Amino acid sequence: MSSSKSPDKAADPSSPTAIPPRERIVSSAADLFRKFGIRGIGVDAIAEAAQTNKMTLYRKFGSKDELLCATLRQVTQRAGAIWDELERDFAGDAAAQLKRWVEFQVDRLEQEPGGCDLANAAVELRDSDHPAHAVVQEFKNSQRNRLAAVCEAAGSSNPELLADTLSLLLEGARVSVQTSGPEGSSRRFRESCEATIAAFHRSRV
Amino acid sequence: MSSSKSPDKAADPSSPTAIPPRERIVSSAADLFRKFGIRGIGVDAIAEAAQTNKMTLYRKFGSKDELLCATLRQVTQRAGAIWDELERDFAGDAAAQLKRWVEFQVDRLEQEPGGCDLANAAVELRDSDHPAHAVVQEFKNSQRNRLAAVCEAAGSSNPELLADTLSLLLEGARVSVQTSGPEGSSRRFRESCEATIAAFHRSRV
DNA sequence: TCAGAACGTTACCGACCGGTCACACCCATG
DNA sequence: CATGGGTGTGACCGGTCGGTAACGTTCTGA
Repeated sequence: MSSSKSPDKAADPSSPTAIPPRERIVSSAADLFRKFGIRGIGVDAIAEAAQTNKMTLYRKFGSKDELLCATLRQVTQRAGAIWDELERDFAGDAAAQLKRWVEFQVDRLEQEPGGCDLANAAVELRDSDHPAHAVVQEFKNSQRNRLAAVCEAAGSSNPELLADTLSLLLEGARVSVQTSGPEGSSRRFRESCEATIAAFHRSRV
Repeated sequence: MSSSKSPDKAADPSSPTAIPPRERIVSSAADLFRKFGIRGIGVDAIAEAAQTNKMTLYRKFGSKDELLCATLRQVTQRAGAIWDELERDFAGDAAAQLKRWVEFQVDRLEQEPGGCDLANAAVELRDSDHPAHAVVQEFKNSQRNRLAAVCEAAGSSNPELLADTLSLLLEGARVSVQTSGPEGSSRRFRESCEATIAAFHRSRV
């Protein structure tokens, strides 16, 4: 995540030139897609929110679909950073990593009531040929495998099944947030995760 | 394009008491919303698929939103019928009901790769003020409570937590179907459910 | 027989969409 | 100064959308 090129320009945070247009567009697009849905927001509004215009947007990204993929890829990078953080803060202690993973996701549930941008995009774009679907599928797969690795390192019986279960719980919680609000969902997710982890820790299921 | 004027009026080989337009519209709308998304299909196409026209559609339903709510309500009725079936086929045997519930949902995962229409609608309509949201929330709540009743009758330790966990697993599986395909998702859901039910049956979690 | 409801057909409206074009602008480098 | 790339501006295109108006048709039932 190297962002600063240290230009000798004015570092005024309010100045639109502080951040290059491309990043502003991706950032604004992610924001508006999240708020209104992919089909619910137009490229004009995205460009305006990024303090630029439609022409520049189309010069950076050939189409709205391409812009969408770029925003999703950015989301995957941000979300994927958790594993590095886990390894950094709890190196070697996989059980602690698993516990922290749950808490991290609980925080996300409470702070991001819009659910998972990737999953939401997949739901909204029913056409499975859409290029965004590949981004989503690859991400979900990698997240599950990373989780399975942690589960295995934590000495769980049947780490694959535990990872599957926790993945489903998370996926379910992130959509429940959108149907039933974040209040109960995060609590239920946490309690379900703790019970599940305990069960897989105790028995030979 | 339009070779109309053909008097195919009474040439319908189906029953004389044909399905009334309203039901046809709701049925077609549910189908097309499922296939293309709510924002991905127009009322014209819905009317045509229902073998009627837009004017009739708007006379039966005042707006697209109203039509959407009607289709969602129909989905809730259909999906809610499972509880009657469960009680009919396994009266008194709550453990068997729970097992059958899992298998029923597994079948749905495999046969309906589009996920849950209600949840999908909630995801697509980010505006939580939309009338459809109320329909979705009420349905999800009732489903969870019904499941909790079965869990309690099955003698589970902590039936509330078990119901929450199974609900999250189902919700997660029905979105995973859309991100990773139905092959692995249904199997993972079943195995996770079985392990979870077993854990709640065996211990005092 | 005739009224009236239900349904079909066509055309239309205003709004918005994704995407393109031509052109002016700013600013760094030579 | 010249030049050329990155950027801003506004007009424009073809298409689709949700929704409505006006009128014609078919069926029913008293």
